[in-house]
Amino acid sequence: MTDIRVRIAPSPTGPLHLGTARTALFNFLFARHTGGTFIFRLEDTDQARGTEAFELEILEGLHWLGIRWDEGPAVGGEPERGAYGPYRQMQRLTDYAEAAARLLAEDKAYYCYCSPTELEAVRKEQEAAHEPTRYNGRCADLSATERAAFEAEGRKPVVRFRIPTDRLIVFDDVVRGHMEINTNALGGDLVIVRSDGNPLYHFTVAVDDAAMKISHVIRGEDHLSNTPKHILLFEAMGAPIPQFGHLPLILNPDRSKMSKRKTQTAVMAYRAEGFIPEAYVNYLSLLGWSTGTEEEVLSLDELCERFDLSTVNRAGAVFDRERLEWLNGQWIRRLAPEDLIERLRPFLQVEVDAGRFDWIPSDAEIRALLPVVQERLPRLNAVGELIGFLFVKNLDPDTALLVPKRWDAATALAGLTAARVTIADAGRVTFDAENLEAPLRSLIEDRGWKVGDLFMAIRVAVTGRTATPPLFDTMVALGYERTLARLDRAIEKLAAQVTPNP
RNA sequence: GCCCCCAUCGUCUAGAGGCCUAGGACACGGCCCUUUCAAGGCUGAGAUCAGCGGUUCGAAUCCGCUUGGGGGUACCA
Repeated sequence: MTDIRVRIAPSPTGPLHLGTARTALFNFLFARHTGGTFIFRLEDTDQARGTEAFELEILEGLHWLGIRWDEGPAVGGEPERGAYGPYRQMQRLTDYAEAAARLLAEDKAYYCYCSPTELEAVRKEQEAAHEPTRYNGRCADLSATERAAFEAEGRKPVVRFRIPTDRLIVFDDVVRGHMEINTNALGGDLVIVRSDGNPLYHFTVAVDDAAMKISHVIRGEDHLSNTPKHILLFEAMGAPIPQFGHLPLILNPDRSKMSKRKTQTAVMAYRAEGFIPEAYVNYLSLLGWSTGTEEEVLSLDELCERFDLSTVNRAGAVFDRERLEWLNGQWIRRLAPEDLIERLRPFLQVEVDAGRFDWIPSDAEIRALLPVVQERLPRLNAVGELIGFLFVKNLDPDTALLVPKRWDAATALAGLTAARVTIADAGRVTFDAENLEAPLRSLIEDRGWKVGDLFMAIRVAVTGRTATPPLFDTMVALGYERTLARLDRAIEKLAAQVTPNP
């Protein structure tokens, strides 16, 4: 039995993409489930600027999700590990050159001098004739003199790999089942090395996957049609052909292929919004796969345990942010209190930095609030919105909101004035929720008010908002002095409105 | 143009010939709980299983066609 070896091979040319993360996850789950090896390979041949920053982001993003590799390059201070390195394409250039030279020597590939314009013309003709477009093989059997003539013209050749004519390539895709593709649909002999000497993608993957003894190539469906090319390449190199598993694509809400324009695709943007990795990984795993049971809230460990590549769906899946948010809430509620506090800290700092908090809450302050906060948090970054009113020095409640809908300003003023006395009185000894609620309720009963009305007036006076965590916990968190001060401020504002200055 | 893939509630999905007058979850409506907001519980609406033809005693499940969607087809990855 061959060892199971899978890989994720991102190109560090942009922020970590949601689709890359999903592919990485499925590979990782498959490796963990089967006891195989998960390999991280950097396809860094693109010399774009900022590459190093993106490498770090990819590493950080995958680690954030809990995805660790068994073999991979040195990146972000991590040393290279694994016996099949190097794991960066930039360091494998000689491998590609050697592989190309070997194919050339065995006449499995040849130099082609056709110019882009000539190629384009052929393509156009074929399209017009309703024929499959494919390289016409003009340079497939050049004589030495013909080659010399092209060279003399100054033409720089590409290397083309011979694709057989009219042969059926057959493979059993782990998720899609039996596949048969005729080589005539492959576009003719494949360019594997550019005229500038740089190897092309289809070639490098095959070389690398062979060298790294990848047993299962698990990737997006967009590579399905190109798989025969890879199989042919493996064959030509005398390498065993791995198993393939093509994952369904992730779609925009309008069912087109997911794009940055229509869906937020940067994994780190989700982290910045306060999605937690437990939820994110859980959600990603359910895009195109399910356990087959009704369980949906699953930890990474549980996912590793249950994952089965052969039950992955074949149809594309629309990315549904609402469902992600729901899962996020589920996972936030499952967090241990101290853990939640820890994770909330950076988001509290964001509020301070943005000037929305006047000071950073202490752990003790947050801990006291946690029971009422935890079940109200859809995302970590909602914390400011939820309890921000506690961490501002001056609150200026909207007078209109201070007056509950069934009341007028005078009643609200009377209500708050009476409540102020009751609260001051009740809180003198111990300022806790128990002590506050009973006297306020009997006050309400005496005056014949509605519970909701007075409580709402107090709520707005003390928090400035109509939707808050439970009132009494909120007041306790605010503290005796500050609660009274805010009530006084509200009373003052209402009084000014009820008896305007002459 | 050519090739390939896919098709169950708005969305993610269960379903591998009778258990399906199609189950769950998100979102949505109602009720309960309740000081607001959540969370939670209950409940409702929502799918002629894309359409049409077969095969079969019997089809969401098998086959064919059509339609629709997606992907590929580069000296991109």
